[in-house]
Amino acid sequence: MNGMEEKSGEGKRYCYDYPRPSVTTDCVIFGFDGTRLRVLLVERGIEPFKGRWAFPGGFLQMEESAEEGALRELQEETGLRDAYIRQFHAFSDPGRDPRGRVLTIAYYALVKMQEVKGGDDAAKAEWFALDEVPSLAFDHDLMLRTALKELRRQIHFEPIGFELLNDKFTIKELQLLYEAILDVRFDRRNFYNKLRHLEILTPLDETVRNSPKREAFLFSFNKSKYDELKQKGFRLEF
Amino acid sequence: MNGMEEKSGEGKRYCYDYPRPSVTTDCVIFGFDGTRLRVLLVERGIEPFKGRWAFPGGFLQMEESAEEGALRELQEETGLRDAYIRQFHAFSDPGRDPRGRVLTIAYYALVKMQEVKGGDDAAKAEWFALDEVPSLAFDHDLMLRTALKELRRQIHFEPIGFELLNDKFTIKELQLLYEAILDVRFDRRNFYNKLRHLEILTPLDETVRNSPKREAFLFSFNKSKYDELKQKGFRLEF
DNA sequence: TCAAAAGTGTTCGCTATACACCCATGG
DNA sequence: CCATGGGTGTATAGCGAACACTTTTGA
Repeated sequence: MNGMEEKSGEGKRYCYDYPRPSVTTDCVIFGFDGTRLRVLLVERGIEPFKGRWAFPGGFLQMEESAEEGALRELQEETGLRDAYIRQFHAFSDPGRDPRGRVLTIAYYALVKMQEVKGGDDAAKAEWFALDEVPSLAFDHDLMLRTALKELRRQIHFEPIGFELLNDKFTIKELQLLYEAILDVRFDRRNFYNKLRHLEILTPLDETVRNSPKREAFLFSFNKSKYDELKQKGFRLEF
Repeated sequence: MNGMEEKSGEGKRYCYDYPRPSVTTDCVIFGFDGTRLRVLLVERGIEPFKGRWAFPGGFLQMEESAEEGALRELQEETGLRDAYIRQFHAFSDPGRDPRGRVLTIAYYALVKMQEVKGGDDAAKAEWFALDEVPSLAFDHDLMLRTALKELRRQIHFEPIGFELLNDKFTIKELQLLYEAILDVRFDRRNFYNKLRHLEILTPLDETVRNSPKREAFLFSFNKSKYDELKQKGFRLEF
């Protein structure tokens, strides 16, 4: 190896023996509106792709890891400090950015939409339902497809869906969430029975009336119970 | 964004407005020796970590994608041109390389050990069984754990195990492979019945004698049949 | 009193598991 | 003829899919 970082004189420039790509972290932020899965997009204010929508992102700082960079981006955009994030792919095609060689380490985040405040960034940000996402800047269309594929994969192994719901939720809401993520339909009664008899949901003595009809019990996710079951080889399947 | 690549005078140096990390691709190459899963390691000839073992890897060229870089590394090391590879993680901790900021996009490869020839590289390379891998250079211990986790995850979704076997194999060999990867034991007869009645294996009119006792039928993986079943929602589970 | 949504229980069929049994071969 | 490994069939338990039924509430 070679090419230690080195400042050379003229105007704060960083010089190396071999060319290096720029590195950014982008963040596909997923939320759930009660019925549909949504992603947070920002409208680009500058060229290239000015006026087009893209996932929030920015350059990796030299003293931070990619994960720290993604968390920083997430916080700037949503105000959230401790959401679930997961690295899912590094995009490295030489032609993916018209300005030159830019490599992007992409994360997806799962957030509770209700907790998201407008970010620090002045940039216009908006939640888009999955089937309403316009054609995106750079290779972000591919990025979205890849993120979604990885989210669906991951949700077979870990109960990360709860990251998208409030702490208290009804089983119906949980069903709608899983249906939205996996794009399937479940039998309402089978889903209810299955989840109710699993021991990973703590029944609360509270109810809500989401519909104008009968009120529904609230539950919370029992993470410690889940971890305990997981230790014994249990796996939550859908 | 900013910092287009730019050559400035003095001795072929590449200068940018902001610092950039070096980027490498490393390749965790898995093989199967008939009983155990193995990884191909190379002994480092230079500092840092001189004399320690590490996964093969090298700098990303400016005109290639990370995947192309990983395939190039794989070919230099094994002579193989078209093995299965999959990107599984980008390692980006600022302190992971003592020489400076180095970011690594890591792939794992599944190869048929029999087809591997000594690589172009003069570097000493050797296959290590998983439980005999020594303490590795850089953060490659973590890299191995992560690769193995991703391999186990992926094998639940795709029948990639066949990449590690010869084109013709016995069901016993397939069982040993899955037992080695997932670190579980299956009932010999149930495994045989399950795979035999699935339609993804083509029975050949050939036998081999792996043990000194009875000879066993050979099978080949029927990928097109698998793809067809997959289309209908079928999933190979273990 | 009817429609809609929440909650409960039952039936049926498939499949994973356990395991008995037979076949082929070398010593 | 016995030990070892390959190949085949069967019984059982458990679970998921389908679905009947009850309860609660607003209109």
